[in-house]
Amino acid sequence: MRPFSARETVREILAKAVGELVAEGVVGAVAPEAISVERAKRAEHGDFASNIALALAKPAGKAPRVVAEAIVARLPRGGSSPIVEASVAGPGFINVRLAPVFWQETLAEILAAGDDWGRAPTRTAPKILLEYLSANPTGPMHVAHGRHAAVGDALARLLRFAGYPVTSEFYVNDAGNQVHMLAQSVWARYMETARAADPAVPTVPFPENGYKGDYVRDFGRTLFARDGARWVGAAPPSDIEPIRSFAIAESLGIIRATLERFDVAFDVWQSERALHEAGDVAETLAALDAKGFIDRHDDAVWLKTTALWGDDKDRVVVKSDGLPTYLLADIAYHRKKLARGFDELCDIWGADHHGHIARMQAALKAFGEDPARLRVILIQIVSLLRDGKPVAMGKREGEFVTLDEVVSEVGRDATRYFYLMRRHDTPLEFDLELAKRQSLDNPVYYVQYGHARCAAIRRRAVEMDAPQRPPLSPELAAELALPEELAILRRLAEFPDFVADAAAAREPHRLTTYVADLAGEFQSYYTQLQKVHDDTILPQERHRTGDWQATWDWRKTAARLYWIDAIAQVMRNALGLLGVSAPESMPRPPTTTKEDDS
RNA sequence: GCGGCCAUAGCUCAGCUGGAUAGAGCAUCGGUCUACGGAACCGAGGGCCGGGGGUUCGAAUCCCUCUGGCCGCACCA
Repeated sequence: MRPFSARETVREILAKAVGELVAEGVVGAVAPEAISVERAKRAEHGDFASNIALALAKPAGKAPRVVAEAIVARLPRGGSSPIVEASVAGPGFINVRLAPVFWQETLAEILAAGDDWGRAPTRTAPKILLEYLSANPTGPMHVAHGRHAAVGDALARLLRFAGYPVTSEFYVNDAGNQVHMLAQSVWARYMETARAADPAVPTVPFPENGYKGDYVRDFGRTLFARDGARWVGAAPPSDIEPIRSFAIAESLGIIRATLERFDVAFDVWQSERALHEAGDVAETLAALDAKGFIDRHDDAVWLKTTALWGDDKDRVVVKSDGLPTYLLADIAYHRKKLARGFDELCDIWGADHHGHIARMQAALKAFGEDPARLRVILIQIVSLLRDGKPVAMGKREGEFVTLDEVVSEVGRDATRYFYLMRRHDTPLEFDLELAKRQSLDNPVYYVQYGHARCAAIRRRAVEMDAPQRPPLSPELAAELALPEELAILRRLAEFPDFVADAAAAREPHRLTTYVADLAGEFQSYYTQLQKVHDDTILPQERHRTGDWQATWDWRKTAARLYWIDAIAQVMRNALGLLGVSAPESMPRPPTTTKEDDS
């Protein structure tokens, strides 16, 4: 069976050649997957390059070029081998060029695979629990949450596509101070509404650090509309529980609606309160205590973090009021996740939580677990730009821009694409003007336009009532002989490698780079075909004279139409992993003429 | 003070886990042009990859150190 990517094909052939040398005792053994194969950066180097000779030479006490020559001598060329050319370059690189036929054959594979082109075979391990977003249920999501949602969801899609078993999970922080404060804020707003209806209702002060957003007023009004004056007599905090539950449910409702609109779905919603109620938190405390990591003084319970991982001071896990801290709950949560049978806990956190990583990993160590099983992806801040200037966001006063507002303004596709354009650990500047611009300097528009253009060409081909397309055969695919056509075929063939690499690195943003490069390469080809090669995919007006239908090269057109189908397919697959749609056509902006400028 | 992240073209950023001559988009300047969707394309200029040291055949990438920026170091989450 043919390996699922070009790179793997080359790796396999190299491994065989190296294996022969190993058997002859020329070099030491090496695992096939340890043989590095990279796509060549320069066309004159061929398609792929390997530094395996450089790696093997030193331990064997041989000159790298000599080892490289020996490997190259064992690489089959021509005939049934996909390799047409192999050479030694520089200090000992092995450059390999594959036959055009090899790339042409991938065309049929891509079209046959369709939506599955790039999908890796399913694996059983590692089982990954991807926990992300986990926004406090205290109000609407803002722009920073949006980046978490976009990255997390794209990563989930990417990992699944790359064959990993993944469960996505939203951890609901429905216990602790934040939701308590929300409940008090809602109650205060509720009292305002109640007083408006009945002046006899007493005035209550709004909590000092309460949630001041307008949505809290809405919650208060909704509560009053539902329950009337029932909670007027309630004096927080003794009887606040029903109000807290109400506020959490309302917040989660808002969050779920936003996520649905943003096309983000979670497999599991895990409640923190449920962990407390099930006794997981208490049990974790007892387990830590049994291992001697717990200290009690000053009315509080302490985790001996100084002893555990050289922290500068011990940390409180149960406050003097008897309530557990988030640290203890989080330890219990992660312990529980491992107990649920996951091999890797992949968490996406805000960069301001980085200090927490070492603590959580050490906590895993306390239970005898490998700390590396917790893999944390830190997301840097997002700043919105309008007219080139940052949009002020004072979270304290509740004046933040919500994710809903951004999506409403620039659309879901642009929002997701922009969030995914940058590596997650670098701060992101989100240019609202650029994101909603319907022109090709907008990266997401440019990429989508590339797909729409493919679709337009197909539509035109149908309208033109060309002869029926012959089935795709190797002979037909051989019509794709231009260097640009082969280069794009190569890029399409590499898509599975990009998917595998991006998934292994947990870096979905690489797909934006890939799809933007592909779109750019296609646009360039499209224009250059006519300018440089004086050729077109479909016959133009000027071609349609005389007996043009008999003389036009319909075979080449047919091959190129299959090829364009494949380009559109790969664009769809890549955009699908990003959660961005691939439109069949783009809205036409108003055309401006030169006369309008004066 | 301790710890983490970052520093690449004028601007915004890639750079595929150590490879060959560091790339793209904007912006600037110049060009193509009866045009399949020109809403396009091509080219040029622009870089001591923050500074210094080290590891090695080879470093933007790994280690040390300095500088500058962001962020953590609660009986908040």
